[in-house]
Amino acid sequence: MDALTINEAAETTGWSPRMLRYVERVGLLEPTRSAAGYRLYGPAELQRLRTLRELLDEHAIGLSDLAFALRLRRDDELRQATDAWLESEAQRPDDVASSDWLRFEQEKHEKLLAALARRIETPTPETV
Amino acid sequence: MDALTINEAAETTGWSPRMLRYVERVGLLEPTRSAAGYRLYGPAELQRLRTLRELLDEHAIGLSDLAFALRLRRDDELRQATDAWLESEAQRPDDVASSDWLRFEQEKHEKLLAALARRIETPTPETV
DNA sequence: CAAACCTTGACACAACTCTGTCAAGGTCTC
DNA sequence: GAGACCTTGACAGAGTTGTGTCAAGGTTTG
Repeated sequence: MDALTINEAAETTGWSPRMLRYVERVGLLEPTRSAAGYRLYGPAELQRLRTLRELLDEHAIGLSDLAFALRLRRDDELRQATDAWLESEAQRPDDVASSDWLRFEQEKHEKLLAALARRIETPTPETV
Repeated sequence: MDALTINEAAETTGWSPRMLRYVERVGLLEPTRSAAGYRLYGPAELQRLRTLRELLDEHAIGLSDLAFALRLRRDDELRQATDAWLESEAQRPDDVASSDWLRFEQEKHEKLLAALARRIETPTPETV
């Protein structure tokens, strides 16, 4: 059977074992378990993990954001409530361009990019 | 004209002035401004602010969660990417009931409820 | 023009997110 | 049965969110 254990999965996806457990904890990806309780990552899981990293990096979002998106699609009432609230906004979109929250978002991106840069500078020890 | 300044708005909505500025900063509600730059909250804004508090309290979510939901509906590419990722999950829903992320969510709720309780115990100074 | 507002910016602090690391104890394989 | 894995749980530390508070300086209005 072609399923990897946590360290192997970490190896091929770029996540650390620690983070794989964390990703599971926040409910984003739950690997199957062996009889003895070992986590087993199949090809589909591995692919999803790689995609996950891209998704987070490219849009500068966090696991908790995605966890919330997941919650939105599982909890109907929550989704309706948030949708209703967001829809009630009557902001002229012209305003948005020059407004404050844009600066806020920009700063956030800059910080995340900086963090990313740091991650790249420090060249992962790899399998030395 | 029936628009309140920030302190008045704070008074009738239960938010602090500080938080009204913060809510604005994260992009959730942007009041109009007077010629001199004073924030002006109209009836619609006031109502949205009250609804906002309910929404957050009842579902134990944060402003940042809502900010993300807003981002999802403004950024098409982001929404498609997250939707795609979330849809690719093939988890039997039966598993969910006993799984780990549920405990995680529960703890989060408990903590938020505890915080809420504290907020109630400490009876708002009000206009003493 | 003084009192009572408002604005932005900064410091501060608790709680949460994201990561790493280490400990105590099962599992697997030779 | 020893070495290399795995599991959960805990401590730890940097960065973000959510709040309060205070300072320096405009605005409004009696």
